[in-house]
Amino acid sequence: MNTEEHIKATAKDIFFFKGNLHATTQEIADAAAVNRSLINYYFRSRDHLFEVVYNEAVETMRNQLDNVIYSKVPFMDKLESLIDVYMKEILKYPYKESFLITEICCKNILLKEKKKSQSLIAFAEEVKQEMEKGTIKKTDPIHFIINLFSLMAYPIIMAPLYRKLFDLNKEKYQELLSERKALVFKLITE
Amino acid sequence: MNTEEHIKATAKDIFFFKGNLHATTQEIADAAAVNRSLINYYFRSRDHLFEVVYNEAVETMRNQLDNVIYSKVPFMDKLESLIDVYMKEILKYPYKESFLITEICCKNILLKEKKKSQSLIAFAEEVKQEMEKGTIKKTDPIHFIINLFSLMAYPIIMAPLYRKLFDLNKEKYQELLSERKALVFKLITE
DNA sequence: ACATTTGTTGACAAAATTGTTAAACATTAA
DNA sequence: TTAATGTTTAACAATTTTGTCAACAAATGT
Repeated sequence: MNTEEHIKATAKDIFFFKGNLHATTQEIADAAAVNRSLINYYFRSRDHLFEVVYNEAVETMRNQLDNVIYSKVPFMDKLESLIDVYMKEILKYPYKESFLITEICCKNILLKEKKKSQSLIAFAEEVKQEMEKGTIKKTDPIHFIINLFSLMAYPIIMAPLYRKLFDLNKEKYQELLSERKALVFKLITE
Repeated sequence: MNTEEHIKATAKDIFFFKGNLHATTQEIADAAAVNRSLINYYFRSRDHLFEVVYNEAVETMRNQLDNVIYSKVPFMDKLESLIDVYMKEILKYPYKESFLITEICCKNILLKEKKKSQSLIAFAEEVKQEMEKGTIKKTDPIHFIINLFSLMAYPIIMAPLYRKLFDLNKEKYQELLSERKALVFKLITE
């Protein structure tokens, strides 16, 4: 087993799943069951580890979206697939987007200067064409996409808050979330 | 001017507006232009300051929602008012919910054990009645509310990310957001 | 005016966190 | 086997961050 990858995977688990967005190197090392010095050996510094994890997260996200968006299937199938892939990922790593946001903001420098997503813009164009065809209701395609991602991500990201607000246990809330793939699809298309 | 309140207000600005969710006491003191010891004088410890800020944020949120939800106005007016109040607040403090979520998770202990929101549950009941009246489309009232908050909050919380993805400058994105009050109302009611 | 309480400050100590280094250990290739 | 290279470890040093304290200043009450 590759130590470098193992440390990275553990860091992702702590950041993206457990939600400890500012874990110390010791916490990461302990969780990975390795000596803390290995983090410096493989990643030079704590900051650099964060940067690597950040960049890989963005890359993974983009790849997943690209795969769906550039697939040659009818629009409605693509939409369904997008919802499936994206919600699966955000369920696996509910804190990923929060991590990205806080990293973007605090360490305002991000090296691999992430430019606009070609695929998302292509998708917006495809949405626009569907609207003109009349398959889905006419609005601003960018709003359509923002609505879509809002409905998918927010309930998962904010799960701990809404579970408290509505006094729902983990199972009940999980059940609620599982209903949402179909619900989001329906709401967004009609 | 009250030093204690001033420190709290500055901390909120750093956490909720600037997005520095793990600011040090020195950073907070500098931003407030006070001696760092004053933070210990008024709040005992860094942890306790975080706790106070957390509890006040939850309290404020609940009060604002209560005010709207328990107001005696027709449902549609109430909904419009809710959108207005909530989006104004989240625009003022875009990182507030992220702060709450990370605090809920990391320091798994939260003292003022926040119980279920009576007002939100009352609102769900009201939504249900409107659905039976036929004013709005029938779904699970809880999903209705989750959808509503998703559409309001997520685009603001994730603004830095989506600005990059769609290559929009601050002004363009601000314009997009300003369109959303009406858009959310429309999408949710029809 | 004086005493008492309240607020503020800088200096210090303690704790936590990070980064470095040299030595030990393992693996591979000559 | 030996040399060379790559990996792991513990100990150490440096830095950052927090909390405490005694002294000082300002405000308040008697």
